[in-house]
Parts: sequence; C-alpha cells; structure tokens
Amino acid sequence: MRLLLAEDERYLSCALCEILSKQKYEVDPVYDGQSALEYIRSGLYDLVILDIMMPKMDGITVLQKIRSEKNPVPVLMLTARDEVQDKVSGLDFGADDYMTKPFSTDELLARVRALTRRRGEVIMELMEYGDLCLNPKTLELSCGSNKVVLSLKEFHIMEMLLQNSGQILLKERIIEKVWGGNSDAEHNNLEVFISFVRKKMRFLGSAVEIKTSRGL
Amino acid sequence: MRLLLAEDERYLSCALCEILSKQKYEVDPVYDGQSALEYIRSGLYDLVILDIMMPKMDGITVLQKIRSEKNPVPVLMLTARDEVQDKVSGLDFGADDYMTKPFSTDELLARVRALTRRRGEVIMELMEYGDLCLNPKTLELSCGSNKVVLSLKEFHIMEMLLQNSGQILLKERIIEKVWGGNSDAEHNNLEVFISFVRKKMRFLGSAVEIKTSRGL
DNA sequence: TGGTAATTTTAAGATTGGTTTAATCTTATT
DNA sequence: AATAAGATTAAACCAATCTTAAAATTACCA
Repeated sequence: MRLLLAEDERYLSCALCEILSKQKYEVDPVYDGQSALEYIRSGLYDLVILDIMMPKMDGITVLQKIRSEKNPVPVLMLTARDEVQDKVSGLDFGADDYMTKPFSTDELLARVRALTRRRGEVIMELMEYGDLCLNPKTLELSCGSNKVVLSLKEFHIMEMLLQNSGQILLKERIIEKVWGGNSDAEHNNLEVFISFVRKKMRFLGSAVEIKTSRGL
Repeated sequence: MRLLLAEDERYLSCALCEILSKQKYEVDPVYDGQSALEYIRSGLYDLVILDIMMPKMDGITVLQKIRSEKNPVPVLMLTARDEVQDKVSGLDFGADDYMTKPFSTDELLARVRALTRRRGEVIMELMEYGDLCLNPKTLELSCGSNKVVLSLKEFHIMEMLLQNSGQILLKERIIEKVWGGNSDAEHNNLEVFISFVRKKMRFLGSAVEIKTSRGL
C-alpha cells in the first residue's frame, strides 16, 4: 500500500511517516499543495492524506482539481480543529473522510485502514486468466488442482500481469510498482523474477505464457 | 474492550465517549454511516453503538449490510423517542438491543455491559482446526487425548490464528489485537510467542502447522 | 508480606529463504 | 555474422524470522 502524505508541518509529517511506515505502508511526504497535485497525478497512490492549510495551493483546491480530472483515489482530509466550514467543503468536493487535528494514532490508523480496505477488498478477490488462478489471501497460484505459493515479489508481479493481461507492460512500470520508485540495476532483476514465475507456471502445467516484446 | 460509537450529533458523541472511556472502554467515534460500516468491517470491535439517523448511510442499512456479511459483532441501536418503527426494523435486521434517546448513563452502561458479556459467552465455544481443539473456558489446547494449557497471550494468538485459518495474517494485525494498538519493540515479541505455541503444538503431536509468509 | 512460580519482555545468536548480483547462454534484429 | 536484449542459473548476500536463555514483571499462596 502506498500513501501520499501532504502536510506542511514538518514535525507532524515526520511523525505520521514513522507511524505509517511501521504499519507497512509506503509513505511519500510532500510539503505543499502544488507538489501534492503532481504526485497524485502519477496515479501511484492507494490513499492520499491531505492537509487543508498548505503553501502554494490549499488542500481543497487540490481535491477539487483531482476530482474534476475524474481521479478516484481515496482522500483523507486533515483539518485544524474548528474549521468546520472546511469539513463541509471537503466532503462536498469528494473527500472520503476527514479528521480534525489533533487526533490519536489509533484513529488515524483505523481511518487509513478503512479507506484502503475498500480498494484492498477488490484486490482480495481471486484473479483468473486462462487456466491460472491467483489467490491474494494466500499468495497461491494454481492451475487445476496444482498449486504453488509465490514469494511476495513474485506475487506482485503476477498480480500486475494478470490485471493487465493481453497488454504490453513496460518494465519500468512493473519495477516502479513492485520495487518502489527508486534504486537501480533492476532491469535484469525483473527478468530474473519473470524467469522464476515462468518456471512455476511451467511446473503447474499451465497453458498461459508470459510473452515479452523486445524493447518494450 | 473496544467500542465503535457511530453517532453524528457531536455533543452526544463526545459525552458518550467520555462516559465510556471512564469505564475503561476504548471508544472510537465516527460520525456517519459510511465510516461506521468501514470501521466495523475492520473486525476490531467488541460492540458497536449505532445511531439510526446518520448522514451518508442510516444505521439500519449499516446493520443490514454487516449482517449480510455474516459479521456477528453485537450492535446496540440508538433511536430517537417515538421512532418505534425503527426499533422493530432494527431488531429485525439483527440488532442485539436498542435504546431510545434520551437515556440515562446507568442504563447505557448496563446495556453495554450486558452486550459485551454475551460476546464472551459466544466465544466460549470450542474452536477447532485440523486435529487441534482450543477451549476458551480453560485455555486448553488439545490434540486427541493430549492437552496443554496456554498462557493468556498464547491463547489470544492461537484464537486469532484459528479464526483466520488458511489466511495470511499480518503481524501488525495480531499485535494490534493481542497487545493493543500502541507500544513498540513487539515484532520479535510476537515471534517469541509463535515459537512458544509451535513448541506446544509439537509437544501435542499435532499435524497442524503455523506457516509464515516472509514480508507479510 | 515475602517468597515462589508463571508469564512476559528483552536481548543475542543462529537460521532460513527471498532477493540481488553476476556470469553465461539464448534469441531477435540488423 | 554481429550485436544487443532478454533468459537462465548458480552463488552470494542480507534481512526477516526463529530460537533460546536470561531478566523483569506479575500472579499466587502460605
């Protein structure tokens, strides 16, 4: 799960990052509305935590813009106490939830879970293609009565391939999603994992195959 | 004991929070039906106090949905005086109790106690998986004629594993439930207890095993 | 109240298995 | 055939996890 945290108060931002990271969320912090907007547009995030008072562009404007672009990413708004007007505006413009500062860690985590779950649940269904079936609850890949369990990376890759079956997927896109935006030396890396997955598919006796288009 | 309080009237909500907190319940407030639903689905709560009139989704709909999902969490409905029709509907759809506003603090606490107690009894049934059987009344774990008694923490962990058998359970989720939302240095902690439990299962000669998926 | 046993926490070291690296082999494209 | 992209493999690496033991805490009972 990848979260974007748009909060200009450095101290709070750091604290939230730590709390969320501890719960296995990947968190990218930004410190103004302008950046928030650009990051959101990347489409990488499962949830955006958006403060209202921010430099360059306030949270409500950001929200308004992304919603007008039909971006459905869940948004959790942060508002200072008493800014009741903000809440109303926030929800009107398509925020999914809001929280008034100060808030407890537990409350934050509960809300984050609630908002990411919705999407999570969709993913939690079985994914099928051809004779293959991937179970996200158990990380099992099966074909008929045969099954193998995948490692986390293998699973993420397989998941991504299944969600885009029939289409060409750029290596960069997969790496970005599976390994996370940074780091290098990873082209061959992905190839290694594709090789692992192919081997397991062969083992299962599946008729599905992962094809590559040279250069893409 | 963890309660979810779904009540949109801020003043009442605050008051209830305070009263309940004073009685050592952990209370999370939400202010609309949509959030209530999402929070309930987290499975974290021992009791839900659910107002009927709420924004986004009314309490009855929420109740209807969670019951259709086989969620057995006890629900105490709040209804405004005279809305007799509501009471009927509420109980029809699986509420465990209802209370008409306004109500006294004592009445509230009595009902909450009653409902959280019953939960205890429900749990009192034997839990089984494979050749294992866990008795919540005695904290005994048995396999065939062999048995050992578990410590409280061991029991909670085992209970949680049994309730989610076959699925992957995040360490964070277990820690949250068994130790309670806060504190740190607890990853290894859980591992130690898993180790204890495994040893006891080995001792019992059970064929069941606790598997771990690295990274999850 | 103090002492003992049970439980839980902390800490350290060993182990495992997923991931990375790197070298080699294969295939497509010119 | 030459070149570069991709595939495969094996070995090395490293962090997550397991295990153990000792310290700290709590529960229990005379």
